Order: sequence, then C-alpha cells, then structure tokens
Amino acid sequence: MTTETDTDAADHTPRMAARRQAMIDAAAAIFFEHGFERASLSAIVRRSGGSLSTLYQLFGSKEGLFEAMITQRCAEIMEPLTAPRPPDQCPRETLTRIARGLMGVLMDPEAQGLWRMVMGEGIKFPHLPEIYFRCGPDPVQAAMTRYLGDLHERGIVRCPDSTAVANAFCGMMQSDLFYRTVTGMRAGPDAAEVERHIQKMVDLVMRMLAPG
Amino acid sequence: MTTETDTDAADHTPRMAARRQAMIDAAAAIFFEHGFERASLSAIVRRSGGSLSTLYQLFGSKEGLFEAMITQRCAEIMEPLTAPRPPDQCPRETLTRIARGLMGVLMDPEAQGLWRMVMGEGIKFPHLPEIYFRCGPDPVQAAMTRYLGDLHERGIVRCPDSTAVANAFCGMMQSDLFYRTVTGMRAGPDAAEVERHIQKMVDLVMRMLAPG
DNA sequence: TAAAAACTGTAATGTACGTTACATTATCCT
DNA sequence: AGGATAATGTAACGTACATTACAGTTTTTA
Repeated sequence: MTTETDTDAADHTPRMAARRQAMIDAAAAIFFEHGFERASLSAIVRRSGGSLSTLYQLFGSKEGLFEAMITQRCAEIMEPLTAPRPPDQCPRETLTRIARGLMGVLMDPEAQGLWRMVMGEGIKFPHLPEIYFRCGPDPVQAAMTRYLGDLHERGIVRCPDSTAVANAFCGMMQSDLFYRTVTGMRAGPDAAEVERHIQKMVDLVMRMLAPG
Repeated sequence: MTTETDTDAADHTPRMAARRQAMIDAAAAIFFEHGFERASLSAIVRRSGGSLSTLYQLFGSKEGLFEAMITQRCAEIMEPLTAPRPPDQCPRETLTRIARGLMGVLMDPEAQGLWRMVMGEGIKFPHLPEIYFRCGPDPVQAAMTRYLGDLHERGIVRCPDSTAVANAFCGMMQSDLFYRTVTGMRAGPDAAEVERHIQKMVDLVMRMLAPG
C-alpha cells in the first residue's frame, strides 16, 4: 500500500537501469492510451521486454510503476513550457510565443493522454494532479503573471490584475479545438488551424490589455 | 456489442418504469463517483434495489445502462444553461448571468463527475462526448455567439468575431478554480470566491468588447 | 382465488488481471 | 572456467466482476 521506500529501487547495474527506462517508456505508452485501470502490466512487459518479475522488483506494484512513469514524464512533456524566453520582444510577440508553446503541448498526443488521466483519474490518485500542476500549469501561469505585472508597471499595457489575465489566457487556449480533440470527437487539427486559433486568442487578449 | 434495439426496453408496467428510473439514478451516483471501469453493477443494484436480472432485462449490458443514464442525465445537468434569457439587459448583466449559469454547472458535483468521465473515458465511448457537447457546450456557445453578433451589429459592442469571443469566454471560466476542484486538489470554493472569479472574467471580456 | 406472468435473490460461469513462486537461463566476478 | 548472482518465462493463485441460469417469490389477471 504505502510506497515508503520508493526511491531505493535497486537499479544498480546499468543493465537494470536500461530495463527500468524501457519499462517506464512502455508504461507511458500503455497508460496514456488506456488509462490506469485498463492498462495491463502484461501488455507493458510485452512491449518493454523483460519480465513481470523484474517489473515488480523495480517498481513494487502497478501504482509504483505508474508514479515512477508520471514523475519522469510530466517534466519532460511540459518542458517546452518552461524553456527560458528570449528577452525584450513586444508583448504581442511574447504572448504569441507563449501561446504557441501552450498549444504545442495541448495538441501533443502524449500530453493529451496525460491530461485525460489527470482529469479522469486524478481523484483516485491525488499525486497525479499534484505532479501535473507543479510541472505544467503552475510555472506557466506564474511566469506569465510576472511578465504581465512587469508590463503593467512599466506602463506598456493596462493589467492591474495580472493573475486573472494569465488565468484567463490559459483557459482561452483550451477551446473547442482542444476539447474535441482530446475527447476524440475530431482528428487533431493541422498546424494552420492551430495557428489561426492562436492569432485570434492573442488578438483578444491584446484587447484586454489595451490601455484606457 | 452493438446496441441496436436500445429504445424498446420493455418498461411496460409502471412498476418496471420506477425500477428503471431507480437504476438510472443509482447508476448516475456510482458511475460519476467511480468512473465506468471501477463502477460495479452489483453496487448499483445494491443501491437501487431490484436485481441484476432486472437490470439486464432493462438495459442489456453495463454499457447499455451507462448510455441510458448519460442520455437522461446530460440534459438534466445542463438544463440551467439552456434556460431562456430575460431580454434587454445591458451586456455586462447578461454576460454575468451567463457566467453564473456556467459556473453553477461547472461547480456542481454531479456535473463534475460527468465532466471527468467525458474527458477521461470519452475516447473509449464516442457517444459520451457527443451527447455531452450536444447538451452542454454547443447550445451555450451558439446562443452566446448569436447574442454577441447581435450586439456587434447594433453597434453596442465591438465584436467582429463573436464565435471566437464566445469560445474564449467559456474557456476563461474554466480556470484554476475549476481544474483544481474537479481533480480533487482543493475543496469546492464558496459562493463568494466563485462570484469574485465571475466578476473578474466578466470585467476582462468587457474590455475585449470595448469599442475602438 | 388460482394460474400466469413478472420480478427477485443467489449462486454459477467465464474471463481478465494483479501478484507471487519457481525453475531455467544469462551475466558477472575472480 | 566456474560458481554466485541477476534476470527471464511461465504458470499458478486469488480476486473482482460482467453475465447468465435458475429456483423461489411477488404481483397481476381472469
């Protein structure tokens, strides 16, 4: 039940470390496709190579494997969002770049699998949304809040409540386009359609920020 | 597999109709709490009264029961969103009313259970997001688009792309407040906090719509 | 009220899967 | 090379649950 001694996970040998990684990769593929319940450990082992025995030695349980996978993958998937930003562009360009990063992640199939799990099974696994928000939305919104607050203080835009605007902007990106894709109602849109959406939303947020 | 002859479901007798409804109610509670996979039919019958035999006679399968439940509940849950709107308020008041309706549904525990299923298991059950969007987001956004387009043509607000604004507005409502509640990261916010959020978002969208 | 139909409770069946045990094979160290 | 250790493949165990079968009970109907 309790995963107290998680971090030991004796991957002493380099061979074992490779197995461990292969299993995490396979787990990501299977879990993100089927969700936690429907994912079968045998299917994961079939894909990763190795054996159930090794899996249990390394991760202890299905949940152990799941957490190890999530902890590693979350950061990787979100990485484009926390990349350092080139300084001193005009606000519209900076916002466009942020929006492109967001949409890139939102439209990535693996990230969508993660999102489905966070939203669908987060209640069952409190660690899951915790890790997710810490790696993804939290830093993005914090950075954006700081950025907008800064622009406001320098009188470049009017944004007395930068937290609210950052919040709104992130929400705006998750439009129909995203929801219908993540639920499988429509195929992933092509780059042009995504770009059109980005432009519209940036236009709107720029109007929000107009002085006066 | 295929649920061809769904609609027959011989609830001839009034007693059977009552059972049917009780089972749908119990199914809603259990499915929304645990999700499709984790929900157990025995648990549903335990709650509804009646028997597994009757359940199978009425619904044919677990999926049959699920679809019957979703079809009925979706419309009910979303009902506040499609209520007719009193005419001729000022835009800010109308938008506030729409926002209150949206947040009311978004924060409703049963609706959150539905939302978790749509997002988490929608890929597995294409009917689910289909029904959901048809009952919820689609009519709301359509009505809002029409409303904004109308205001634009009458020169009351500046909104050349009312679809985009309606889309953005619905997205803005789903802020951290919602995501953290629906994932169980935080308790449901009190009415005051929700109202504050509504006011902020309406303020922002009004800025979007400012002429000039 | 008695036969027919509808409904219920319980148990049986089959399956899928998490987890463990064990015998076999490959790898590493001296 | 040869013994110790690590890793694998397979199968067994226990459980949970969807689905079905059936015998008993209630409700309806004539």
